[in-house]
Amino acid sequence: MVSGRSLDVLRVIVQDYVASREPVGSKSIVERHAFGVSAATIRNDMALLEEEELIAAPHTSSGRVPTDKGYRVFVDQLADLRPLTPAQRHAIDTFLSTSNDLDDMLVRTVRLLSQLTHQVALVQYPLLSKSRVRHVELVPLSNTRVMSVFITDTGRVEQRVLDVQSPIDEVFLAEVRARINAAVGGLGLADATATLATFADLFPAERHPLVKQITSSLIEQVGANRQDRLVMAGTANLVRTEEDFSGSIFPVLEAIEEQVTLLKLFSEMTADQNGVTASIGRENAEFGLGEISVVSSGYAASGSAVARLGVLGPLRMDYSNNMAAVRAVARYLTRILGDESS
Amino acid sequence: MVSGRSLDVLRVIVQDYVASREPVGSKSIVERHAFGVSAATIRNDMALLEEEELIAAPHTSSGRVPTDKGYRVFVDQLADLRPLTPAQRHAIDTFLSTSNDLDDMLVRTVRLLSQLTHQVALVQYPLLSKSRVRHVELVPLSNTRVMSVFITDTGRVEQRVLDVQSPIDEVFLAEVRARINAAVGGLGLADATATLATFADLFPAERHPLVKQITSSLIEQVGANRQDRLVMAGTANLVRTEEDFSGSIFPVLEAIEEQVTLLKLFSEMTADQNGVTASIGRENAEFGLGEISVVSSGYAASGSAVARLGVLGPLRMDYSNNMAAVRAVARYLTRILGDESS
DNA sequence: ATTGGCAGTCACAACCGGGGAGTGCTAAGG
DNA sequence: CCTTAGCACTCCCCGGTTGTGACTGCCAAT
Repeated sequence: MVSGRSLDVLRVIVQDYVASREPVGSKSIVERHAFGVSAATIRNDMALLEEEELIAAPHTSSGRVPTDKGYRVFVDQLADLRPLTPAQRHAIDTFLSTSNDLDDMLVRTVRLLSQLTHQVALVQYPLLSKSRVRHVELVPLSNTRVMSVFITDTGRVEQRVLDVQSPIDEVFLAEVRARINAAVGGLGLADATATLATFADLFPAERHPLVKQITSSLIEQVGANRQDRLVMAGTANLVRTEEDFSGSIFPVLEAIEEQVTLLKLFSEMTADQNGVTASIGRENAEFGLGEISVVSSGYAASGSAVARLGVLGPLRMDYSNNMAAVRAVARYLTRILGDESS
Repeated sequence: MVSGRSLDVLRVIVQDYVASREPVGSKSIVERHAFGVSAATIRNDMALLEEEELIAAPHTSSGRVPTDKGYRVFVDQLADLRPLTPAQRHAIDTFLSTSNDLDDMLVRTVRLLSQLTHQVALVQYPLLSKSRVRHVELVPLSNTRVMSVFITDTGRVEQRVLDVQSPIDEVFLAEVRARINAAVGGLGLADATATLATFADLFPAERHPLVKQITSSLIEQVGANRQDRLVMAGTANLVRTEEDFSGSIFPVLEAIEEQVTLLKLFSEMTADQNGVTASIGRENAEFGLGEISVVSSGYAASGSAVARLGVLGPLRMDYSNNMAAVRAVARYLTRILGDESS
C-alpha cells in the first residue's frame, strides 16, 4: 500500500496537472510545494505510485499524469470539498430566486451550474415514477377535442390533446374530472395507473366508451413520459476543453443530445455520504463514454429524492470545485422545491 | 459582367469545393467536368471571377475558393433545388406522423431536419404574438394556489402557478374562468392583454383584488413568453465540420445556447419566392456570426405564418440539398399543423 | 477566343540536429 | 532503512533547411 507522503505526492500531481495541463515532474513538485525532501525522494514515491498504476508517464522521459485509478483515489481520499467562494454563493442567490414555473427553475439551475463549473451541466426532470398525482384537469377545446393536463406534486405538468369520437357533454366531462381526481388524487403513479385501468367500468354502458378513451389516454400520457428528460447547458464548454479528449468529442456530443445514455448513467450512480458522487473515465466505458467524468448528486422535492443533477467534462477536471458546486446547487434546489410545495 | 461559361465555372467551383474541402484548380475542373475547353481557358474565366470577387485564392499559387459573394451568386442564380431522394421522402413520412403534442412534434421535426442536412437544425416555437387565445383554464391546486393554463390556437400551452392571498372559492373561480373565456376567447394576444387589463373592474369591490391578481398574472404570463423559444438538434454536427471554421466554434455554440441572437437573426430573414432564404457569412456579421450560413423558411399553422425553421452550418455547406430539405420539412410541418387545427 | 508551353511562387512534408526536461540508477550519508 | 547528490541516458520538441508538387499568370501561336 502507498504511504502517507506518496498520497500527498499524488494529490499535488493531480492538482498541478489539472491546473497546468502538462505532465508534472519531480523537480517542479519540490519547487512549487513545501515538501521537506529532495527531488530524488519524490522520484522514489512516484515510482511507487506508478507501480500501483495511479500515475503513468506518457513517454519514457517526461513527467507523470494521473490514471483513471489515480483520479478515483484522489476523489475518494484526497479531495477536500472546499466551500464555495463568496462570489459563487452570491451567484447562486441571484440566479435561483424562487420561481413559479418548474421549467424555468430547472433552466436557471442548469445554467448556473454550468457557469460555476465551466463544464456541461445536466439537470434531470423530477421522475414521474416517484411523483404523486396532485390534479388531473380535463378542458374541452371544441366539441370533439379535449385537453388533458396532468399535474404532479413535484410541480411537473404534462398536457396532451385528445380527439374523442362522440361529441362532448361539458357537464358530464366535469363529473368525470371530479370523480377521476377523487379516485387518483395523492396516489403514486403506479397506483394511479392501476386505478385508471378499471375506472371506466364504474360508468353505465352508454358512457363507457368515452370514459375509457379518456382514461386510456391518461395512462398513455403517464407511460409515454416515464422516459424522463434532461435539461442541459454549457455544451460550448466541451469544445473549449477539446484538447483534453484524445479522440473526437463528436460521440460525446451525440450522447448528450441522445439523452437516453446519460439518463442510464445517472440511474446507475448512487450517492455516497456527501450526496455527491463521481464516475470517472473508464468507469463509463459501458456507455461509450470512457473519456469523460460525471459528477452528480440527487436532489429532492416534497421531502423525497426525485432526480439527479450534475456536470460532465473531461477526466482532467477540477473535482474539488465541481463536487462542491454540485452539492451546493443540489441543496439549494432541494430547499426551493421543498418550499414551493409546502 | 461575367459571361455564361464563367458562371458555369463558378458553379463547379462551389460544388467541388463543398464536396472535397480543398481549393479547386483549373486542371481538376477540366478533368472532372466536360467543358469543351482547355485548362488555360478555364484559368482566364477564373481570372474574371476573381476580379468580380466571386472567388479568391488562399495563397498566390493554389486553387480557388468561393467568397461570400460567390456563395451568394450561387444560391441566387445557380443552385437547383433538386427534389429530395426517395430515401429522404421516406424519412420525412416515417418521422413526422401526426402527434397530439406540439412539443413532441417540434422535437421530431428538428431531429429530422438535422438528419436530412447533417447540420444544426433549428425550429422556432409558434410565435405567441401571432396566436389567438383558444382557452384559459384556472385550476385550484390548494386553497391558496391556482394554476393558470393558457392555450393558443397554434397548440401552444403555457402554464404557471399562482399564490393568491385570500382563500379561494371554487365556485367563484369557475365563474371567473367562464367570464374570462367569454371575454378573450378568439382574440389576438395584444387585444386579450388589453381586455384583461380592465377585466377586474367588472367585479364588485370585495372581489376585485382576487380577480385583479389573476388577470395580472395572466398578462404577465403572456408577456414573459413573448420572448420566444427555439428547439434545436444536431449541435454535434458543428463539431464534425469544425475544420470549416477558421477560428473556434466556441462563440457559435454560445450563440446557439443563448437563443436570443438566433431569434433576432430569424426575425430579419424574409422569404424569397421559394419560401426558402439563406443568409451567408458576413451577412450575419452584425450577430457575431460572420462565419456561418443559415438557411431558413417560414412555416404556418392554422393558415397563417407563425414562425421559422432552418439549419445553421459552415459557409461551405451543400446549399442545394439543405434548401430543398428545409423547404420540404417546412411544407410538411405546415400541412400537419393545418390538419391538426382544422 | 482559345491553346500549349514555361517560368515563377508558395504551401507542405520530410529530414536533421541541438537543447532541455525528466528519469532511473548507483553510491554515499544520516 | 530512508534520503540525497550526481550522472548517464532517453526522447520530445523546436527551428531551420530542402525538395517536391500543384497551381498560376503570361505570352506567343493557332
